[in-house]
Amino acid sequence: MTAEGEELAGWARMLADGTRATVCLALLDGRAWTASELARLAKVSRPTISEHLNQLVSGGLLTEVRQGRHRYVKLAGPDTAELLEGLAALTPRRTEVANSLAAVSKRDAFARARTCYDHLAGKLGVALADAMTERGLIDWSDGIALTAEGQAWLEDLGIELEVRRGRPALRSCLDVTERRPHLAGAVGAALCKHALRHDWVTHIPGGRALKVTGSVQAFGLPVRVVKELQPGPRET
Amino acid sequence: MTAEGEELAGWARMLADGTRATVCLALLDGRAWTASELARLAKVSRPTISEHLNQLVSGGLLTEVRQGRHRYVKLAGPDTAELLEGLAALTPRRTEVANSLAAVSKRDAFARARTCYDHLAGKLGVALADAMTERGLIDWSDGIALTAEGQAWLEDLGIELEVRRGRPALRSCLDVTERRPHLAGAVGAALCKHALRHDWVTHIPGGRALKVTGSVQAFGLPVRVVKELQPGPRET
DNA sequence: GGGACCGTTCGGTGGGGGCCTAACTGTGGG
DNA sequence: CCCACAGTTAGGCCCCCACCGAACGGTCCC
Repeated sequence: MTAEGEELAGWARMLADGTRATVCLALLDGRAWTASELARLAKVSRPTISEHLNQLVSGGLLTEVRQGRHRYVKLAGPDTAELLEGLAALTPRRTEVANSLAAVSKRDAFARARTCYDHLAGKLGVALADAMTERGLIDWSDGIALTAEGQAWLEDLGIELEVRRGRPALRSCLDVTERRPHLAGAVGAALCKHALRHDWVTHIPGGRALKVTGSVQAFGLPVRVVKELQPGPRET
Repeated sequence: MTAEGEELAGWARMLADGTRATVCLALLDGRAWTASELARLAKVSRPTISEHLNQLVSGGLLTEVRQGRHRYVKLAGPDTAELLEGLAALTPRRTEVANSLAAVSKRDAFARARTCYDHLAGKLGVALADAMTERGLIDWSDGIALTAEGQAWLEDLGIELEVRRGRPALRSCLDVTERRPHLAGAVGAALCKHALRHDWVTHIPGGRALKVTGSVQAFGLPVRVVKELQPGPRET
């Protein structure tokens, strides 16, 4: 066999296992998944999925983000996703992959809004990051940073940053339920503290979940989003 | 693992072996290769390549044409070729695959023109099929057939078909050196007989190779092609 | 700090698959 | 008709690798 052949075979080998292929197809939704979720989906043990993820990551098909005790993996880039789509297109039927975790906790208060350490998470946290990005308060071009407008906006809200040694002012944090980044760091903490102090959000006893009031719109969120964040009349 | 994952893995598994990958890359040139050639290229035994080709053909990635004691395989279609290109593009360097057989016999009389059973083959045979196709004498839309113009052309040349029971009038035959179809069947045989009778081509003793004269242009071949078919002054 | 949970490492097991040699079938050329 | 050659079948070898259970760090929540 030739060297090129061996190289091509190396790529193919990553997808040549049913478990790894299942993982990649699940990741086609563009979100980041944890190792345990993938193990459950693929119906294998955690040690097994761990090895598979090692292969896929070191092979360059997947990238990972380690966060606390979690290991999030997602497709390395749009090109690999495209390639995967092309291969998947060869299979006749293609059913939508079941996103078990999201489906289960979708209407849960936990998924709507909660604290993540000292900052806001859930749909609320992600929506806040989105809104600030849209309004030019955050610059993602090189890592993540506040723009001059962003700093002015914080001052307008009366928010002061707690400067602590070694802690970055603004950090992005992958949201557990939304799988998209929300805001952490000193800014994230200050925003959360601010919202709690003014009762824009309140802790729901027995967990990290938050109850959201209409006042959070003061963060500049779209009206539609704020409505979705508030529980219906029957819910707590 | 899921059913879709298993399906995707099935496709990937075909390419997950260095030998099979090498075969597929070689076949990217669009030509048909024999099993032995591929075995030589991939540096494995003939039994081994036979099994690999079974897998690739039954998997739908390759199609085969059995012809006498030869087994020609080529990529199933342009879509699979495209997919393969996409995968191959992931590998950094891609060297041109060495087409050993063609390189060796390229300037050989055998490759230029010869008989194949009772019809013309080699560059001559393929060029003849091409020329007839270009002039609307052959219709490839459903199998292969002579058009009305084609039948008239044969009559003009003074060619009569030997009608034999069970033999199709016109058949395409995969050329050994060119890997593209030339003409067989009653028409192919008649054309060959005609060319030999009028000394447009003559047998080179000791083989099936033919010497080509300028008269073959009467078949309607392009001038450039006829020139290439004739050996240089030093050659036999 | 205690308990729960996520993930990893280690050792062992079983199955699958790629490869070969030897022997056989079938085709084609002279 | 006989030899040469393309390809296949059969049998066996061996390595790779997917998988699991058990045990072990790390992290987070209360």
